[in-house]
Amino acid sequence: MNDRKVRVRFAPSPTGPLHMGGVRTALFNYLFAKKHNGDFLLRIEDTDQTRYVPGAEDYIMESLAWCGLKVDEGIREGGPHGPYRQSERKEIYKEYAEALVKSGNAYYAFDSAEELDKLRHEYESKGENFIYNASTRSSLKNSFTLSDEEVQRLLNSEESFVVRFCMPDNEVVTENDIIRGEVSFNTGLLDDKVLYKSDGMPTYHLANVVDDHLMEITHVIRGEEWLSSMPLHVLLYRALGWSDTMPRFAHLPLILKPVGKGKLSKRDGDKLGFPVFPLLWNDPFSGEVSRGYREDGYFPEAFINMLAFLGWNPGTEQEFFSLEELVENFSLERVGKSGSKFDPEKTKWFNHQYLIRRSDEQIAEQFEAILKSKGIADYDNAKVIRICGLLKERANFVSEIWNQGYFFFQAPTEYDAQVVKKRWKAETPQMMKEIAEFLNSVDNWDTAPLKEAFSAFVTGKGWGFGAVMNAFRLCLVGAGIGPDLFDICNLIGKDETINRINRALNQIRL
RNA sequence: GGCCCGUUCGUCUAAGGGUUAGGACGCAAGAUUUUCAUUCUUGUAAUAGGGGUUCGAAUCCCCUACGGGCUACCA
Repeated sequence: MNDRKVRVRFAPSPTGPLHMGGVRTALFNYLFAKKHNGDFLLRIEDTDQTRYVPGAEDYIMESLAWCGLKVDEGIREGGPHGPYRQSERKEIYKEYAEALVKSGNAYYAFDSAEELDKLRHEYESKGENFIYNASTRSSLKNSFTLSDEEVQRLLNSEESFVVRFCMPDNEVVTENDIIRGEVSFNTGLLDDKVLYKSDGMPTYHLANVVDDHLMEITHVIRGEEWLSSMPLHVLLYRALGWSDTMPRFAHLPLILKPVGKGKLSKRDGDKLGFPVFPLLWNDPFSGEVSRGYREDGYFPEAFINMLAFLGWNPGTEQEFFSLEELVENFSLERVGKSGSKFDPEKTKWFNHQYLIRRSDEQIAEQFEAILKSKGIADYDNAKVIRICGLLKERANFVSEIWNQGYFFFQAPTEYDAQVVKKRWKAETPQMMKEIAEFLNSVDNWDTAPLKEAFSAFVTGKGWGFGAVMNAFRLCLVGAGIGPDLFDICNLIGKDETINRINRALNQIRL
């Protein structure tokens, strides 16, 4: 059993865009698989026809691809254990549902949803819990209480039925979760879960166990919301005679809201202004658009790095990990037990760190698309690369480089009123005029010599540097921001520098 | 309500019986930058509460509180 090849699966249901919590589950599955030279499968759990959302399946696959999580077996990749879409495996589940009935581990039930609902309310009003299990099943409509003939008649009729698991009474099921250790449940408190629905589809529980077995899954790594289903699943493996090859379980802690209580939801993103989905999502029903990390300008590497640290840590002080390094260092033992609040600020910081580590050329490539969107087509590629190098320290995203350096590409059209008030004095226009004349006489426009000549000129005039430089910057930039002024002069060129001074002289009024 | 899981700075976390409880984000201050940002330095701030066990407990046990998940013919 220990020599089995590690095989894990990520098994989302296509009910909408993949939440970042889902991406993290996929990530941990992927990391665990690759760490152990195993396989990472993608299985689509679309057994609930009513919740199917067109496009969600492609969205899931595109998200994993963007994150660099390569799927070994799945609906696109194929593989020896297909199909990998549960709706295409209906016949398989039916077979196992029947086998469970035959072996006495499951039974047919004919109670309608309305009848059950009514019962639940009755119990509730008495302050009690209704549980469909050993305590109640003998008084309900099922193959325990009905005669064989009646059951056969109902099964052959139009009457709908479900298959329920026969939960043993008062037995303690203990299972060793890799993250949580031993967890015990008393089956007397559990209910006879529906395994097979009246629409001919299995429920999650049956489909999941059957597929994990058939696909030779060795480790089930999933969210904590499944922890309470663990005893049912353990019992199903037993009932099906698969205990020997039952996978190990690892239940991941949840990702919580940045502020307030509860798990992270789409609402939080809207409210606090950050994406909760990896990719932009266009809801086919409501037309509503949800932001995505990709479209917001995050690097997948930064997104993944941040996600990995939500619940996992390497135990060292290293905080930047490539996907390969994560694979190398990952272990489920170092995954925490408690939920983690998501921190959008730290996510930005991660992106900043990845941005400054990128080469200027790579950044320039992305930035050029932004330039085009701003209507700037005529630019010198080498200069753009230099500009990106100058500005990347100041930005969290490539897109912010524009706000940090628009003035490299277009002259300011307005002048920051606050800066004007503070830096543009009565004597300033005269100084600027003289500076323009001086600059016109400068031949060597390289940054360093220009700076040197300029300093000599200002010193010779006996002017204060603070007054000159800030006013000069206002002329060139229109505000009190930006990198070294002589870098700006050099990059925009001599003529443009002088033009901008003249322009400011015309436009700035006290 | 019932069952299960959890609880270290505001946040992510380290420390798995003996540390001045460490790091990171954030925030604050100082330095550098004649701008702004960056960068650097420093500071800020935590073992939920109460009982045990022990020479010694953030670490082990119990209780309480709080948080979370599940409690569907949803996953």
